Amino acid sequence: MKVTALEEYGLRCMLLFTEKGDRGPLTIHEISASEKLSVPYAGKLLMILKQAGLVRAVRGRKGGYVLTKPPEQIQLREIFAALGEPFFGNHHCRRYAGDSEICVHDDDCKVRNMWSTFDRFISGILEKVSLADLASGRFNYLESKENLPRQKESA
Amino acid sequence: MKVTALEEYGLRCMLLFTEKGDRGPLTIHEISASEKLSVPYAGKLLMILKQAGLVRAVRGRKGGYVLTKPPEQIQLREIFAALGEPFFGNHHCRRYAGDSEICVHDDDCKVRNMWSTFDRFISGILEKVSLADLASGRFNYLESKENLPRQKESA
DNA sequence: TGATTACTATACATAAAAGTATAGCTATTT
DNA sequence: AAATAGCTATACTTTTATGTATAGTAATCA
Repeated sequence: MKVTALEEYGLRCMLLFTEKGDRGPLTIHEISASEKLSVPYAGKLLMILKQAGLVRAVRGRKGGYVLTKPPEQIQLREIFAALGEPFFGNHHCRRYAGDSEICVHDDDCKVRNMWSTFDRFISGILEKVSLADLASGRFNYLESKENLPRQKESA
Repeated sequence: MKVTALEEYGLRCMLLFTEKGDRGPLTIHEISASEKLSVPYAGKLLMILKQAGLVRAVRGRKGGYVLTKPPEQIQLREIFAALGEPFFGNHHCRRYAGDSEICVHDDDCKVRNMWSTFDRFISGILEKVSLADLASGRFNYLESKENLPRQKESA
């Protein structure tokens, strides 16, 4: 299980906009400096976010990037969708089918059940949390002990 | 967020042993055929599992691989540890520090809080579920609706 | 004791992700 | 209208993950 670089850095860039407030567009140079990313790489990230419709580019001398909607209306889900495949996507079983076309576990896959459980948990959160929530530290789900997973003990 | 091939196929190989029962060791050829993996690749996977102490190799004509302990005593956690880095490991913040040595968000990172939440959920399950549990389909956590994430609605 | 079956170890090849480079386009400002 | 600041698009390089190849070692069995 791995977090991709696009997800990590892309999400951070989105968070930058919430800190900026309404003081005009953020330039790639500012983003690059704030996040300690190279200028070309920051450019690549913003390009991806732009193509997903999450940010809008303002060209010309006073240009930069701005969010296309207020952070309260941007779900983390949208951001992750722009930045890569979901944890347990539709193509999972085809991708990990080994040398055959159809995975041998197609009918009853124990492993798939597990991934699916993880994915439901994560997707459930990503759908309910907005960029504004994340920025303001309101992401406190599971901090309290009673929300930790309750699994039947193994025999 | 991605599942690695090692994790996916390695876990499946481990599951094979629970189906086999006590009918002697599983050969690489059998594993390769069952999982539709190439023989060399199955060999590589079993080598990794062996070096982690999860399986033992029996050489010679009636050889193959066997589990080193009964599936009830093998936590999924151990298997994943053998197969790769955890979702949100100790090196996360150093790896995604961009061009600087220490991540600029070192003191207060909203994104880290999120990964950490996901990781606690997943780790919590992997620690409590055994290979036998997974094999027998007892992995039913979160199937019922009341266990789905309850996140405060965003303002 | 030699043939066979199976694991072992290392090196190699391929594919995908990550990150860089650069030549070009657009709007503002003077 | 020229200069400047900034975005755009594509191609390239590097690194990491994935998967393959092969020459060898060990144990069984006739």
